Amino acid sequence: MFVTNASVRLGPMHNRRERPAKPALTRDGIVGAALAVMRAEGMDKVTMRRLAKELDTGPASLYVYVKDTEELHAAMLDELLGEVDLDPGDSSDWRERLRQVITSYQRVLHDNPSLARVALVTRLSGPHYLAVVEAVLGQLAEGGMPKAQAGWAVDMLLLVATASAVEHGTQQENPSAAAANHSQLERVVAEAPADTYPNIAAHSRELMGGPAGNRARWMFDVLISGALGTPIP
Amino acid sequence: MFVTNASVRLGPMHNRRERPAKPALTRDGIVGAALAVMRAEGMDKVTMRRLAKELDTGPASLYVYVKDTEELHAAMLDELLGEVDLDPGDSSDWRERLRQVITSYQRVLHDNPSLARVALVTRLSGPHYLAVVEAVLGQLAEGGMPKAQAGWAVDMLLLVATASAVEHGTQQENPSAAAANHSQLERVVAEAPADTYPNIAAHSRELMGGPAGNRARWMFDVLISGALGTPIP
DNA sequence: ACCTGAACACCGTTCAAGT
DNA sequence: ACCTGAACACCGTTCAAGT
Repeated sequence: MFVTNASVRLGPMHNRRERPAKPALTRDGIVGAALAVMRAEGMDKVTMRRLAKELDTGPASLYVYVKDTEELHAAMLDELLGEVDLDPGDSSDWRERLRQVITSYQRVLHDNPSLARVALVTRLSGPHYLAVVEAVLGQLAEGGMPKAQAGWAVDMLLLVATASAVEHGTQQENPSAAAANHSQLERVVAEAPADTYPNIAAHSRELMGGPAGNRARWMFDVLISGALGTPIP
Repeated sequence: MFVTNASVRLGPMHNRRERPAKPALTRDGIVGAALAVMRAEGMDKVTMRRLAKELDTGPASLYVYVKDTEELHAAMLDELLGEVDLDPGDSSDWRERLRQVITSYQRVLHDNPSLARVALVTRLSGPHYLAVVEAVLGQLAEGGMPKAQAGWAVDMLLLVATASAVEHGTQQENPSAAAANHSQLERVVAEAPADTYPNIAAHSRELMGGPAGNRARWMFDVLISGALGTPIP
């Protein structure tokens, strides 16, 4: 009765003293751990089992907070999109302001190519993605693009930006394989037998990319001026 | 010495009589089996192990003919692209002829959405893909598009066509999940709090797609007229 | 109600050892 | 030289049983 019991004084935490406190499992905690693993070791190490180990639990527990792997990937991507700089800057040209936003979006994906692939394949609806859409629509509206065009143009703009990020990103992610792939395509295009593929042969120089900045700028301009100039059927 | 030996008369095939003859393993045979499994049971059953079983061998044997799973997927897709109708038809308008080709490309991918995803993520260089590029370049050249623009435009055209195929295809592939996804995005967009996402709220009707045909046509026109009107920097 | 151990049903890829 | 059995090192997801 008068026994001084350390564990009573310390309360329910007494047996957490030795091990680093195991943080309570939350959806955000899981997504955070997933991003950490991705940055440290690449997307292919981001698995339910590995994450469970990281969070000191069993894989089944994660399913209380995320529906499946696809949903986890989408959540990771949305989290990352929080880094996009949506401040359009103070250029007096709305195209320039819009380009600023798109470029920031592109940079974030470019630095995380394996997540960029998620954006290509999954339909997103997280708050940060919506914020990007909101910002793009805002600039299009300021530029006076009719709503019907703007609604479809935002899709194309983000699609093209995402695809370029994937394309370039994959290269730096796995430089040797990409180099091999690239020179393979390069070889194929360069050696395209002029009798089978005359047009490819005639365009071989133009097909091989050119400065990435120029190309991105050109694509952006194509979409904007095309969308402005093409009425809805 | 005078023994009549059936197996000698039948030659090396004598012991193949009972089981259906196991065809020699070839790259084409593997790709063909992969497409058959995909059509019958979906892309996620197309695995090295399953294919090996199908071909009556061990998984290791497949690696003699394909480098890895990604290469197999690319080979399947290229095979499929052989179905694209590259005959541009006889319209007097080159845009119409080009649209014909793009539409056929789109239809083939649309019917095979899980392979369409491959086109979005992998750099292709198979003969049938090159034939598509060749046909598109041919029409752009007939339309008088300068080579520099055409080289970049073909990328955008195929990218946008591929992405739409993925988007629509995924819906019909897994109708219930897609319906859930769709109404989720629909709900998010429709309920987008007008104070947080005023532009999304203002564009909600326009963002929700509209008739697929109209949209595809509009996107095509945007790209063509945008590319024609935007000189290379 | 919330959480999880253990199991189910698989994977891709490599390589030593066979023919 | 060509082929492959067997192993290595993993997966996602479910569900009965615990607390």
